[in-house]
Amino acid sequence: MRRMTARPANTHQARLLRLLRDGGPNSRAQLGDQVDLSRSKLAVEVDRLLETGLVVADGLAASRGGRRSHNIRLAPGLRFLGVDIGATSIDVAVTNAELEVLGHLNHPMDVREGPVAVFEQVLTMAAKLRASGLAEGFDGAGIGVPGPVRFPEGVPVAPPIMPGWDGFPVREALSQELGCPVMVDNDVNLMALGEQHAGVARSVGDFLCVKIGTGIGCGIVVGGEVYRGTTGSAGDIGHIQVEPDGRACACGNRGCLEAHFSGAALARDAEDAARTGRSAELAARLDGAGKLSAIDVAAAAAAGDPTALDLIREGGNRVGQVIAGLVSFFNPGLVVIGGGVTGLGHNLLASVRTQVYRQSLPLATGNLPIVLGELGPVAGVTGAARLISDHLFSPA
Amino acid sequence: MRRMTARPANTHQARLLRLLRDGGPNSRAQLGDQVDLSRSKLAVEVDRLLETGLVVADGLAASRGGRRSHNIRLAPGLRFLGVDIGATSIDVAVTNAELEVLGHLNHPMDVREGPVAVFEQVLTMAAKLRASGLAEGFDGAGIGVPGPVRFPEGVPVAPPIMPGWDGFPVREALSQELGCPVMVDNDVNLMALGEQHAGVARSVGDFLCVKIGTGIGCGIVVGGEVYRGTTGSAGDIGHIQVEPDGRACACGNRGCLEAHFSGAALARDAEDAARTGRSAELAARLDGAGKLSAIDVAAAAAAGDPTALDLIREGGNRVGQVIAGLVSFFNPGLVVIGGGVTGLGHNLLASVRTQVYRQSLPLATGNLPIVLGELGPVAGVTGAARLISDHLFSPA
DNA sequence: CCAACTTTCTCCACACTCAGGACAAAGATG
DNA sequence: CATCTTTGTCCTGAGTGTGGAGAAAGTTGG
Repeated sequence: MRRMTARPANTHQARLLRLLRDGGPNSRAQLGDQVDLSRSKLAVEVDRLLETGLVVADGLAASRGGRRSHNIRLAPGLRFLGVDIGATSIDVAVTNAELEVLGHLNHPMDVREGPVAVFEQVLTMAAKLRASGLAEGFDGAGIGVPGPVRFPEGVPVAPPIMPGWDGFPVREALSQELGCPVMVDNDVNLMALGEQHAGVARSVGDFLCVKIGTGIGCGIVVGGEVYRGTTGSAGDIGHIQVEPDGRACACGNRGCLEAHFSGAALARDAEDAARTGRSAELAARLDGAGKLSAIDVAAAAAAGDPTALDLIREGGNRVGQVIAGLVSFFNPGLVVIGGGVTGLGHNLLASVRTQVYRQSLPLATGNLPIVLGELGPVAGVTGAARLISDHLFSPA
Repeated sequence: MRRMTARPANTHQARLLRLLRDGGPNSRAQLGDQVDLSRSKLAVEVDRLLETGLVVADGLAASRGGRRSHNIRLAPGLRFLGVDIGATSIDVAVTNAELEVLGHLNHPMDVREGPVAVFEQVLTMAAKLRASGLAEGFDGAGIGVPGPVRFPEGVPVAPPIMPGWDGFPVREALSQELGCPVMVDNDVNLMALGEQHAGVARSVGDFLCVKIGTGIGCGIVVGGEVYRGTTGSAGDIGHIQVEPDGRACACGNRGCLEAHFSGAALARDAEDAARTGRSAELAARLDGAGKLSAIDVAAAAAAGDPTALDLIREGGNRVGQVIAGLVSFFNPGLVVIGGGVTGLGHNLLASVRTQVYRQSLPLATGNLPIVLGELGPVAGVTGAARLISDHLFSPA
């Protein structure tokens, strides 16, 4: 199949493509109602899009009391690849033009193995998805990496947890391998985009998306757009100091949020509690290598283990304290909490909420929902697909 | 004189008005180079603006090697009123259309005297400026109040330090009295706008403007636009907790930044040091009522008083700690520090910088200037004029 | 089965926008 | 004084977009 070559020629066309992406197939008449254009002008633009092959007319819709309308939809063969590289695993998914996930693979892998090894794995997974018949090729790909990115160039910069990636031309390299346009972003920003597109943050203009996985980061959305900061490191809240002379952090400082609570810190604390005999529940869950994960802590808490509950509560207080500050500063309309620790669920959420509602000003918290993300591992890959589709569905 | 009645009819006209405002008088040819429009189209739009009276052609400019150009400038009679209501004083200024301050008055007054009394004073000051011949009337006014504002309506909401103002229709009332359009915003946002227009933040897209006066607030500028948050309380950093069980704050919580450092807290600490005999320098500066101000502390520090220096240093550390967190989160291109405490100058700046550069990530601080505002009390009124002119210089 | 009404879509005439070139005006230069 | 440069105006032609007329295709009720 010939891949997507054309791009919208003007903002009207871009607008139409996004409407079709977000609202599904539609008739010319209904599109006309949404884009404040005359029927005639709209017909012209739709015809031009039909000529480019970006959209197709397939069949007639049911009548709504008059002549039946032609269904206009995005080309059904369009495929986007969404890649989410986490600290300890890789997610890859294929979507159609409406960004619905058609297939999704996950593979545990440490980013610290470096860009070359990770890329090989990503390409293998992409090939597997293609082989399964879900795609004959990709029209675009979005990829998230767990660290700051110089966005225009698509290159990671000074990533603390991913040595070896600094300056690696992710966009360039992946584009070469896949033969399609690629956009690169921070994994946290993509999670925010995903939740905005298909999750809890639909129709919210300004919100924060806190991702607690191996580390902690925060996606910032302002007026519906991801805010990336001057050097692309906005949202890097893992190294905010929460304890003047606290624990040593990998970044070289002491008392960073991430050192006190995160997937990694929680696992370490739980292992410690298990070995020192403070929790039989946790001890029973130690694996062969003497390791625990956030999931084990969640299970122990569900079984009523007070030590596990304490760990979660204390962690929630730490994050909540930081989020309370951010809420005062940013005054968001919504706070989403996601990442690996969502398994800790409402125990975590409860302590976060307590801190925020107690510490931040009533005006900022009065109507502020604090909720868990609803897309789980799909958020990142959906956000990645959204990133590239936003890029391709804008005037060239 | 007839006041400004017309508004730009389209974005081109709005663009031209702003160019003339920010770049001063200009020829048609030079304007054409700046707004990607053909000479003919530009001539048409300029002619239409001339017809409305918003701009005038006055005289010929010097030749640049060919035919001399006609100078196009904003109507010289346009006048904006900028009002900055602080916690303890009121600033009022008149500007021309280029936002140059033509006259500026200051009057000490406590906002807690309520909106009616404050308004009376503002109107008196405006009348005095008018009587001095600087303006025959006002084409628009901007006003800043020390608390959150529901921006579209121009109404203060739940202002902690200004009881009695909650819900008072500031925009409506002032517009009625002055007979011209009015826009209302938080005083901190206006300071940010002022520094962006004519101060240290020119040509910076994303920056923070921390105002330390009686309280502490922070103006947030994203992509050149002030970010106000979902309910208009964005930037309210005075009540971020900096000490788990710290001092009691007026807001009802404990350990708020504002309770530990701000103009008010610093004065209290200084008075305490003076009375308990810890600082002779400060004791010597006590006024009849046993009061001190930030200026006294600055003077004592300049005289080498170690207690005063300690107070400044400790305060700077507190604010620096919070700013460090905000820098990690927001990744600004510039941090401006202003407000009443700028008199503390480089002693304060030094401790803020130390905290930020030590605690925030290198990627965020690498190229980050932290500077004092350069406009002083003019920042707020300039920002106020800018606010209303931005409003009036946009398509109706 | 037919008349009346709806909804969808196409076609066409007209207005408006805007670019670019020709040209006039006004000055500099040698 | 001839030539060049810069500025500003006028005009034509291409393209953009609106709104109305009307054809196409359906529903509804008698």
